[in-house]
Parts: sequence; C-alpha cells; structure tokens
Amino acid sequence: MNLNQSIQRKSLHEELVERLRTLVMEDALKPGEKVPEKDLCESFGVSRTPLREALKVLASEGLIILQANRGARVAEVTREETENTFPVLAVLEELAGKLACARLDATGIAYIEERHAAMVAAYAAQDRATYFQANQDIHKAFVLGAQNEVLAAHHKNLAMRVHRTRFMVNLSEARWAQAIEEHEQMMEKLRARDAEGLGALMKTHMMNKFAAFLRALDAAHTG
Amino acid sequence: MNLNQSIQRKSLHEELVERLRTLVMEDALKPGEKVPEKDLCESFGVSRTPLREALKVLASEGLIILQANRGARVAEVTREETENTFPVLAVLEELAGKLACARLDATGIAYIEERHAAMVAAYAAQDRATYFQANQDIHKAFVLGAQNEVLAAHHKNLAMRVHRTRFMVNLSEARWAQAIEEHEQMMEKLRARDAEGLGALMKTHMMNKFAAFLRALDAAHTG
DNA sequence: AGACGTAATTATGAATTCATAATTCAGTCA
DNA sequence: TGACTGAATTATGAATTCATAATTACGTCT
Repeated sequence: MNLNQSIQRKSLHEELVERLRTLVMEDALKPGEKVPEKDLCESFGVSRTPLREALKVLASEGLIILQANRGARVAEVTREETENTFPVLAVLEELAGKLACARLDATGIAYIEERHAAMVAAYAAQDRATYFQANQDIHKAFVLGAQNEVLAAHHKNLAMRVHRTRFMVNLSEARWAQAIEEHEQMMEKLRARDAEGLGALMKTHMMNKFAAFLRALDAAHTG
Repeated sequence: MNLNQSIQRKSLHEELVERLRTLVMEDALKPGEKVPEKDLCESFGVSRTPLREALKVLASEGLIILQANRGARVAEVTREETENTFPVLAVLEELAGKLACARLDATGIAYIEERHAAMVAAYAAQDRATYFQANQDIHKAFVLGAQNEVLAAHHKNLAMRVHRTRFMVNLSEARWAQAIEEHEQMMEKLRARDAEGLGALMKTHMMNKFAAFLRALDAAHTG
C-alpha cells in the first residue's frame, strides 16, 4: 500500500486547471467566450487567486487567451491553427507508434485489441460518442505505450486542440469508414510488431484525418 | 538601479516568466536549487502574486517543480528526461526542415547562409560561445521558416530542455567536426530545395547529437 | 431618436493579509 | 555528545483588499 498517495492532494490551482480544461474541452465554455472569473470562483468555491493562477497556465497551453486589463477569453479554434496542429500531431503519432510497437507488453496490446473491438462495434452501431471515446483510448494507449513522458505531454496538448475541432465539422460516413479501415491496418502492424509500418500508418492516419477535416470545412463554407 | 521601471511592457507575470526562464536557462538558478520566492520578489520589485503566477506557468513548461507546501525547485536535467526529449525534438526538426525548405524565401535562405558561415568561422576559431549562438540561430531560423506557430511553440520548449544539457557534458572535438559536416550537408539540401532530404538530415543530425550526448555522459560516469 | 460625454459600476491586476504547514532552533534527557 | 521534543520562526497557499482600467448607465445636446 502506498501511504503517500492517500495524503497527496493537489493544490487548488492544479485542480482548477484540470476542471477548467474540461470545461473548455467539453464546450461548456465556448470559443471566443469571456471566462467569467467571478462566476467560476463562486461555483468552485475558491478565491480569485488560485483561479487566476490556473488561467495563466491554461493560457500558456493556448487554451485561453489573456488580454491585458480585459481578462480571459476561450481561445477560438481557427482554421490556421488547426492546419498547423495536424502535421505536428501526425509526426508525434508516428513516433508514438514506432516506440509503442517496440515497448508495449502483452497486457498493453490486449487492452488496445479490446478498445479496437469496442470501436468497431460502435461503428457498426453508428454510435458516435462511444466511437470517439474508444478511438481516443486507443491513441492514448499508443502514446502511453511509447513510455516517453515528454512525448506524452506534447501529444496531450496537441490532441486537445484537434479534439476541439469536432465542433467545427462533423464526421462524414465516408471518412468514418476509412478511419476504421486504417485502424484495422494499424492493428495488423501492431500484431506483427512492425514498428516502422505502424508509425507510418499512424502518421498517414492523422494526415488523412486532416485532409477530411479540410474537405468538411470547405464544404461547410461552400454549402 | 530601478528594476521596476523595466518591468512594465507586458503584464507582470509574463515579464517574470521570461526573466525567470532566462535565469534557469543561463544556469543562474541551478537544477535542484530552491527558487527563492522572497529574494526574487525583492530583486524584481514585485509582490508574490505575479511571481507565483509565473512559477505556475514555468512548472507547466517543466522548467521548475512545485512541491505542495514546500515551494518550487528548479527541475533537474535528468538522463531519462533528456533521453525522452531528443527523439521528440528530432521529429520536430525533421518536420521543420521539410516545411522550411518549401516555405523559406530568398531573404530567409540568405540569413541562414550568413549564420552558417559565421558558425563555420567560429568552429575554425574554436570559439564555442559564438558557435553555439550561430547554431541556435540556424535551427531557430529553420523553425520560423516553417511558418507554423504550433510547431515553433513546441520546438521552443524542447530545445530549451536540450539546451540545458550543455552543463552536463561538453562538446567533443570529434562531435564538433561531425556537426559541422552535417550542417554543410543540410545547406546543400536547402540550396537544392530538397525538402525530404533536408528533413531527413535534420532528424539524423539531432539523433547523432543524442548519441554523442549519451557517449559523453557514459564516459563522464566511467572516467 | 441618436450621438456624445461623464458619472457610476464592475472587472482586472497586483499588493497585502491571514491561516497553516514546514523548518529551525533551543532545551532536555539518555 | 547526540538524538529527541516542542516552541519560535519562516515559508507557503489562498483569501482579501486596494488602485486602476474598462464597461455600463445615465443625462445632455443636437
């Protein structure tokens, strides 16, 4: 038993960083919206000091924007920023795939197999929410499997940004089918412990997602 | 001297983030050392509130470590963390090289040519400080030339970590010569606008630096 | 009515205060 | 002497206060 763990409680600002991040990610605080400092303090039952500390951290992550003497706003999810994010995330996923393939143990692979099956089932049932969750679990498992904290930290930040784009466009049926197919191929490479192959596929997978995003965005603009 | 006066352009905490970051990067605050909150407040002429906000941001960047009820310490530059950092930085440099090759204009290339010449001259003169600076300028120019803010932000963070390792090991003559040779090859690819080639070289360049780092570290341990 | 200017209100950035946890330092006793 | 105890001191985390900038509300004038 780890006695430390029971004692460890996070500082207020750390707790607030996580909760505010969740609010932004879940779209409870919408892009461009002003962050209501006073209201949040009241609903969290804390003073402004730790809340403002949390806002500074979130700003350094790029999730919110601080304006001098005008408080904080939730960062917009712009096309330009998203276009910049995908290629960076793609090369991190490629690296994660390569490393995970070499470092994942049987338990880790079994977990990914399970989540993959759940994802395919969700696709069959056309259950978007469950699909998204299983998909996220898989990508996160690859990153954790890479056993590289630095990679994990940077991946987390970029994945958040991409995750937020889900409110800009919706997943087309064609892209959904393609994504499932790509995941099937990834699983084959993983089973064969083909690190280079898996890495390449994961990069391509992300760039295909990028291309689909751009198509959907242009279609939304045109249509 | 009035330190107050120079601190006005940005918000206090932003200014402090930069100045504290410099202190850590320049080794004025040494790894493992306690961050003297009170002293820093006095020398900067600010209260604890903005200083502590800055510390939270620096902690999220991984430059300092916050311990509950025990204040802040400068993060150690560990072997493990450095081993995790190099491969991630390598793939970002690869991406930067590819993008910069496609996006740099004549002025940008001329600037890199100039810094390259300065770097080679510094090597000939065995002037380490000038060499390091020119080297940094070149890598930064490639990243800026990639015209990708997201890439630039993440690269900056990783480059800082690697930069701090210069106090762990010293540049061997053999590695220095090799690095110069690699840079010469990079310039050739850039002149030929060979994006894939430049990207590959920049990745290899970083991984060779990594290998040299590990050798130097092991030699220091053994010897 | 609508634009303009000014006072009232509110929000923000930063300093200060306060409660508590950690550390230091005497004093005690084996 | 040296380990231990507990009070004094200091540092830390968070709430509160304060000065000022921004916003809103209101009245005036055209």
